[in-house]
Amino acid sequence: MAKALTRKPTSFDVAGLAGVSRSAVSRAFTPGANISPETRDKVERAAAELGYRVNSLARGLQQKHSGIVGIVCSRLDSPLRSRQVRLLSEALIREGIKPMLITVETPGDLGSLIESLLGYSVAGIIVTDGSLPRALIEDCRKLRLPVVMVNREGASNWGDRVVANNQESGALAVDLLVKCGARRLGCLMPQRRTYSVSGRADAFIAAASARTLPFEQILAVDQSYTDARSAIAQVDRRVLGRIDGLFCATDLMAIGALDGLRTDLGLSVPEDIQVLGYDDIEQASWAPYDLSTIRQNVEAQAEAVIELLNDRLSDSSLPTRVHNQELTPVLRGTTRHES
Amino acid sequence: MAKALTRKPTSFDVAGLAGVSRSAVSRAFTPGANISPETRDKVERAAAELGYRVNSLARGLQQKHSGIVGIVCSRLDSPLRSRQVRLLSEALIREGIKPMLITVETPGDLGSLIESLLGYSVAGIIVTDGSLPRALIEDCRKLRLPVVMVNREGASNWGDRVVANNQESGALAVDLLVKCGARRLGCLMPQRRTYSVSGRADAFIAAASARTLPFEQILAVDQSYTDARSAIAQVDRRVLGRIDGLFCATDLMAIGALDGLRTDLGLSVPEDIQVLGYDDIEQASWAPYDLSTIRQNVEAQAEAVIELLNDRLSDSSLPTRVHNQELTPVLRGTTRHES
DNA sequence: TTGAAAGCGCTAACAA
DNA sequence: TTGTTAGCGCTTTCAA
Repeated sequence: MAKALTRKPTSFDVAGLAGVSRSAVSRAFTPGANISPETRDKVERAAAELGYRVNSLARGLQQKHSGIVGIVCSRLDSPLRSRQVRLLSEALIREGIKPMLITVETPGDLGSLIESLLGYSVAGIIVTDGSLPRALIEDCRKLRLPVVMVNREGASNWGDRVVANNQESGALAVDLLVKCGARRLGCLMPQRRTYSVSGRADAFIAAASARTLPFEQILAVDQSYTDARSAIAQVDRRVLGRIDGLFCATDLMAIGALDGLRTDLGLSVPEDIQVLGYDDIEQASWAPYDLSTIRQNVEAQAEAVIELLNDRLSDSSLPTRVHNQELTPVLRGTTRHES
Repeated sequence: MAKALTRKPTSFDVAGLAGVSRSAVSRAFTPGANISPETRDKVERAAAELGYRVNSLARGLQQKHSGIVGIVCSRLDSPLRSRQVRLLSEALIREGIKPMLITVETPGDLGSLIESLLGYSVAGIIVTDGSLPRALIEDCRKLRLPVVMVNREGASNWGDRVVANNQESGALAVDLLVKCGARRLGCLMPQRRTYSVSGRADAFIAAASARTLPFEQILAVDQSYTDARSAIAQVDRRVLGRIDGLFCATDLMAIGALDGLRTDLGLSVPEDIQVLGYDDIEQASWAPYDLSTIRQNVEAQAEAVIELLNDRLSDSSLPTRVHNQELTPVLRGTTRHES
């Protein structure tokens, strides 16, 4: 039967009811602490009766960190990012860590946000976005705060990272398109640069040049569906005519491009032009798109992030580590692969 | 020039450097506190020099709450939900509140997750999902913890809510389809029930019955694209033949249904059958879909949530309030509206 | 407006 | 294995 208590029960109350010290209560709620089964049992019974739960704020005040990890991201409503954050969040929660979500669109106010994260003694920060200013990352370094970055470069090469190799990605895209018979390549990429998205697009162009294949670059304002679609709709038809294989820096852009090509320009894919995306978001497999793409394994990515984070949490002196993601081609209907 | 300090600076350090008491430091960082501009200035200078920032854990230990609000949600990677969470998160951050993200798929472990939220003395909880067990909500009530629910019912009618009226939604859907010339209605809905999604589908059926219009119900396993698409692909053709206006309980399902109808069954929309969705997610306006739908204004929704939360934070004795969202029909190409 | 002093609820080092 | 003691960093009466 629950005791009627006005205020929230504390370890003191539990200790009293269980007839032990507050330390005993603390130990009962600390995994792997030195405590006898009997004592733990008494404490647990008393705690249950009072409806006691450890105050994480007070606990965090005592320990290295509060058990909170910050997730910094932008464009949470995009298919890829929302999936990444979902998986990261679930993985963290499974580890007993609570994710604090920091969504930012303009890097401007990011500084104060990171600051406030630090005020909560976060155990670390996960950055799933290319746009966190390097200076801030440098700050985290000074504070010895674990940072794991997804698909971005580190500041001064510091910071654990999970990345897809941009060079490889770009080269693979060229390979695939060429294998499917494309000879005159094009690359649709956002004007606003981002480590991974711009990086693989650049690498694509470099790889095309290296093979002395002709290529065209098409710039969209940014990486939304609309940005991509209108970039394609507005591009000079002669430029487009010179392309028979278009690599789009993200699936979302590829989907926008497909709608631009087919609906706005009346072209046929893959007959007139082949299209290759990157990421393999859910929408890539929707019937009207059936998009050929290069898969980014988001599940494995989340696992890798957690592993890097955990390792660093238990040994902060570890050297910086970089986990390379594997790339998987997924050829569907927007390319002409031999079947 | 920053002092070299091994440990993180505390209010004590700042007080020392500024030549004031720790209380003064505290006041300098408390909006609206009684402190002279000169003192505040001294403190701020000293704080800046030391790189001091308030420890939110210690502060939260003292005050009513920690400035954290929990966001409980499932299916974060779905278009609607990710947009909702993005807007909520941004709005909270703007208010100086930090969102703690709790993603759950199975209600099972939700209990302990809410528990752990409480351990952080959260200021409140925002629930954007129908599946939080009522019992847990009831717990929050006992703890006098502010809860704002989005599109779900309260436990024992308690708890602030932002909802779209299900009856209205269902009736509006019938109205729209009928106005567009449909006479034999169908409703695609998930088997797994959810307050808002099942609610408006039920209301649709009720409204159709009330008008003595013939209707068919098509059940999908759940509310994903794939669930919807395969439900449509597998439905008895005679059943489908009896439908000329199909209401899908969410846009995502409508999109799955469209792909099922067109690609898998070879039917024409809107010629053979008209389709109406609900939510107006971004994908609804993508070229191949051009989906007619009923818009849920997610921006307004987020604002309403924040307002309810803020109000309750400043006056916990407020009676339960329910904010009704407005519904906006968005007729596009999957219905035959007179133009 | 300011400072002194008393906690907030917990864990960790130590001694028993 | 257990209890005692001393903080963690802050806010908040209270008195000046």
